[in-house]
Amino acid sequence: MTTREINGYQLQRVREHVWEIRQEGEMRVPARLLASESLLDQIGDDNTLDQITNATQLPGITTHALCMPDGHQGYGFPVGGVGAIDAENGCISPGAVGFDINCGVRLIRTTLTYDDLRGREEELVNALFANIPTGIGHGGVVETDVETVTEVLDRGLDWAVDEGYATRDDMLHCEDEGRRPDADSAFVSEDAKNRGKNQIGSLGSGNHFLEVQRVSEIFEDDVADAYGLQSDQIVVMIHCGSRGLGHQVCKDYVNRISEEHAEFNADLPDDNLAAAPAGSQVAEAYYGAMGAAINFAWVNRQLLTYQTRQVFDRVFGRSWEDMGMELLYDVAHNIAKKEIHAVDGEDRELYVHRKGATRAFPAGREEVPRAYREVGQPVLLPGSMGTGSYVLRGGDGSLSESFGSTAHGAGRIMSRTQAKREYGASDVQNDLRDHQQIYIKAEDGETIAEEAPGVYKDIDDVVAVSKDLDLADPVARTVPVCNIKG
DNA sequence: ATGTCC
Repeated sequence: MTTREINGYQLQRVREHVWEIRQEGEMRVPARLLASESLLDQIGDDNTLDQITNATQLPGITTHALCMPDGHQGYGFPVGGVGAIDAENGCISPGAVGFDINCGVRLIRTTLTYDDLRGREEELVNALFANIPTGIGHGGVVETDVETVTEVLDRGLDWAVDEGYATRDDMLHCEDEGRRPDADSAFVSEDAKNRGKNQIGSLGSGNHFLEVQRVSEIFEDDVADAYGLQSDQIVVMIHCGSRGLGHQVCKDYVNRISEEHAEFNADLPDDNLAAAPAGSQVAEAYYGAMGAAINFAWVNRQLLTYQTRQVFDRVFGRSWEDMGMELLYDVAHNIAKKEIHAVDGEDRELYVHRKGATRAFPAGREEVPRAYREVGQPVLLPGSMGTGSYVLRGGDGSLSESFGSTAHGAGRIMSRTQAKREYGASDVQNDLRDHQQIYIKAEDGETIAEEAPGVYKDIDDVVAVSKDLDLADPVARTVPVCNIKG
């Protein structure tokens, strides 16, 4: 059996692309990394392996804690981490969901081709940037009050439909139809609601972006047909989350859980993993508050979609309906959700925590929207500004390997601080424009340096592992044309 | 990720 030692951990090769840290000491289950040898080489000396090993100590965790091929260190629980925890006798951990609750990605189709857009990139990127709030503290598409935020939290995309920002068809093409049934705004603090009231319809900062892309390659014709994708087509990808509201919800509950369940958490090696025992009041409260923040993020991405449609209307002088700007799909990659999975041949209800991991359900699962149930759910993997992104479809391997999950993107290989030492904003921006005809506009130049293509792993490597294990299989590849960010 | 520190 092949073994590799990384940062003092022995990784045993279970088979191609599956590595295991054996259960020992306080670990309740083994830890698994789904990665190629070259992706393992890129883990470096950060805390990823400590964190995925720590996660195996969460009470009620089943089978193994997992790290996806794009995984890297986070707060407490790694980004790219998946933890499936018994929903009756286990626990739920806000740190294993992440601060940016329902950070996620959506893709909007158009019937435009690259030729329709070429030569007008500058005009389009400027119009998008002028109409879509980016960065921190610049307001949102709508400025509202706490009462409206409360409605958004409880109703998700139902609110957006009633207000004219979404169509019923948008809802049908969103994970959970854009509305979590267990959401309850009563469990969201006034602080969190206040932070959210002027952020509905705002992109935020960091790795969040809105990108106009060109479909550069199709891998599976029949699935691409079902998804309405073809070569040279223009599509729009939006990557953002629940802004300050989700952040505040996470913080509120990490604090409350640490206080109310100090004994339950006493043996956990990291305060950021603090977990609420299943069935406790605070577990139910967090689940309701998290669902509400999830709804907020869906409305957030929907308002950016609304605004994008308006911008395309004006720039191209045609209605968005005429340009076929329909939602292909919207995936959440920072969530926990009650799902039924087979464990040792027995169906069990689990809190599946996905932090920087995407649900990748195959054909047949009832959670997959009707339009895609024959082929599997769309999985959206954003890459870097220079290398492009992937649309995949959920595969059967996700159910046997990773509780219906795959990666969420390329994954960082260096810190933001290191990125700013290595790259200059205007060099990155000019190089992309002059050599790849990619037009970037950002609120803050530092963000461009922090998000330079070189700070990310190769998305092709991540997708290759996902495909090999049949977690999710590539359907189409896209390359950036215009990108706006915080 | 984040009113980039309550």
